[in-house]
Amino acid sequence: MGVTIKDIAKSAGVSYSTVSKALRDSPLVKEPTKKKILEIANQLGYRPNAAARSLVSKRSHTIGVVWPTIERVTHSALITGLNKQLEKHSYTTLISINEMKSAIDTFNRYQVDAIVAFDEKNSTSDVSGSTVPIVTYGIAGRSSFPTVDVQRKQAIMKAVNYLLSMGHQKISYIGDLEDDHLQKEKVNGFIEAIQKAEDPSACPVISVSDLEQYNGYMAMRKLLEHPNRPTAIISGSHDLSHGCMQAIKEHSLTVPNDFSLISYDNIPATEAFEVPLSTTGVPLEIITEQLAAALIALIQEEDIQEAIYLKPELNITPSCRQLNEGAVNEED
Amino acid sequence: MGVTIKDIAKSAGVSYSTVSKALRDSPLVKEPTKKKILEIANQLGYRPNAAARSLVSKRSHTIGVVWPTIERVTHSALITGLNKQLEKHSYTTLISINEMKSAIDTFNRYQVDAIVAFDEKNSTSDVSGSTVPIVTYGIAGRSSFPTVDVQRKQAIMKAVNYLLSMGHQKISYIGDLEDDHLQKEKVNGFIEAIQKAEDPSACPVISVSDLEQYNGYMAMRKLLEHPNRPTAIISGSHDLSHGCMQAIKEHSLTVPNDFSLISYDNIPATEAFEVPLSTTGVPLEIITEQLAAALIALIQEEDIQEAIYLKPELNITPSCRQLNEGAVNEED
DNA sequence: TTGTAAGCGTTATCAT
DNA sequence: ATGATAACGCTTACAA
Repeated sequence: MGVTIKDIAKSAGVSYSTVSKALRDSPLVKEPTKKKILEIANQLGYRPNAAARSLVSKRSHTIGVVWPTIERVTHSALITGLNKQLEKHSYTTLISINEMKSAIDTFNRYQVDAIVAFDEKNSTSDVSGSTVPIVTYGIAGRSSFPTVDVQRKQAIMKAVNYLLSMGHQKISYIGDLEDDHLQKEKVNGFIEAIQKAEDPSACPVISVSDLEQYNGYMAMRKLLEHPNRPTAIISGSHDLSHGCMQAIKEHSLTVPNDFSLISYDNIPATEAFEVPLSTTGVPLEIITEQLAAALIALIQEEDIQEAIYLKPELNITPSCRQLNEGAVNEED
Repeated sequence: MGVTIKDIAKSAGVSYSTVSKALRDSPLVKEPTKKKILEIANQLGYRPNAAARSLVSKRSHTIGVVWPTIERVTHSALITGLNKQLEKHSYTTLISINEMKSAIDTFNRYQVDAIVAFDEKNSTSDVSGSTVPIVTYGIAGRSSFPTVDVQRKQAIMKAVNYLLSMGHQKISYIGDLEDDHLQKEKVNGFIEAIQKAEDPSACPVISVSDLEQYNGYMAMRKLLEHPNRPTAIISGSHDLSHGCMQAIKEHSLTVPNDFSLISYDNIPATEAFEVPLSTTGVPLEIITEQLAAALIALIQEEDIQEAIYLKPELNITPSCRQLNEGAVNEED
């Protein structure tokens, strides 16, 4: 088996408690001794035993992430970002793709310091008796755990209001998805805000069967054939937007001349498009930062709020433009 | 903190070693005692402390998976499948999305029993001194660890040979991807096997920028515009195939009447298409089964082979048809 | 059938 | 500045 501090102690001719201190860089050990011990440890390929360490210190310095089974770019980006954030705070991230209940059970046995659960389809509802603190990422009020809520509804409303203020009256939302309360929240935001348009009925919500690029492509094609084309589009996810832009390009139309486009999902990848994409939503980095902060607060047994609402930001790029009244029809 | 076996012992009026035995379902404990202890444990919400357990038993009953950063349906399916397999053997799966080196380090500290690493871009090359045994999933001979190799090259060759035997002479391969040795392996298989065609130059390899559905869609559209359309397509991934079929359908053409189609990636999802997809490759379940078997063999310190080659299977469905010579041009 | 005790690798509290 | 030792929660001989 592995090298232990006792092996190092023997090799260095000191007691193993000295080794322990040296490895933790304690000021109670003289510099030369410390250096020598570190050298030997390195040379022997010592790796601290996490089990022993967390057994005595009651801390594993590890966060467990319960990953939803559904794969999406945003999820990946989110976990990657969270991973980085936690690394900054010198926490290790471990992921489980098991069903919520058993994943949480595993993390409890492993004594991770805290757990993040993506709230998907009410999956958090039947979780009971976790000794380890849990934070959910979803919609506040749906679970009994503190929740980081990115206010999807307001994010979309902001986008609608902005487009209205720019003179757009025919706005369409792409991204309704059955049985997905996260997506419904966005749709609700659209419907609520669009009531201020002159003719809300001219502002259709397009359903999709998934949130991938291809679905956005198909949805946009549908809109392109629409007798009364919108002048602006709001799309429910990064990938959908990607597909939209492809469809638009294919018809030799352009953003923003023919369509203004705002995408939900405020992730860095949107900057990479030909026309940088306007986005709405909480910037990815803020989400991961806040999630990390919430986790660390929980670990330090600080009382944290039941709901941590993050403020969506509208990030306008040249993918949107002012609409001069009447100009649209002339262009067509 | 959590409930320990001592708490249970106290509550049950027995010694804690009896509790330990009872919880492990040892025959050394009388039935009624056992039952009582189990009840109390349950009621108290006892969860074994994995740290303590693995500290003494030298076994964590956990497998670490180093997940590549790139997201693909097949990867998800693979990990999900592996997770299930390992569950069957009562192993827990933990995933890390950290860079290979540090992920392996983490898993070493956690004393997982074994590690699976997806060989991506030579990432396994600079891994040194893992006490924990490692299995890679990739191409044999590229890493210093035992490797499960699904023989991507032969898989594609099989598909080519089959299509040739069915009378197809104009076959196209969709899925070349820059800087991806796993994909290159497939392309090489295609090129090697297609030499047996009457005119290999009529059998183009289509490059894609990613392996997603949308890329398959675009690639297929390119082929549809081709002056000398192929009669059969081999596609490098499940998602690509999905996109192909959409493009074909959109042109009011059908599989297999206008195109025979074989997809790489032998995963169950392919059965869900309108026309069930012919596939080539090692069935997902066999891959995960063999990966699990290799891991468990390694854990039991059995010597395992450096390379475990899995045999690709051709799974023919109505998405392929016999081509009667000359018939194609008449149909056009 | 049950209880006692040693020990896993580490940290932390004392002594020295 | 360094060393001895108890403790963390659990498994496992061994003793009773």
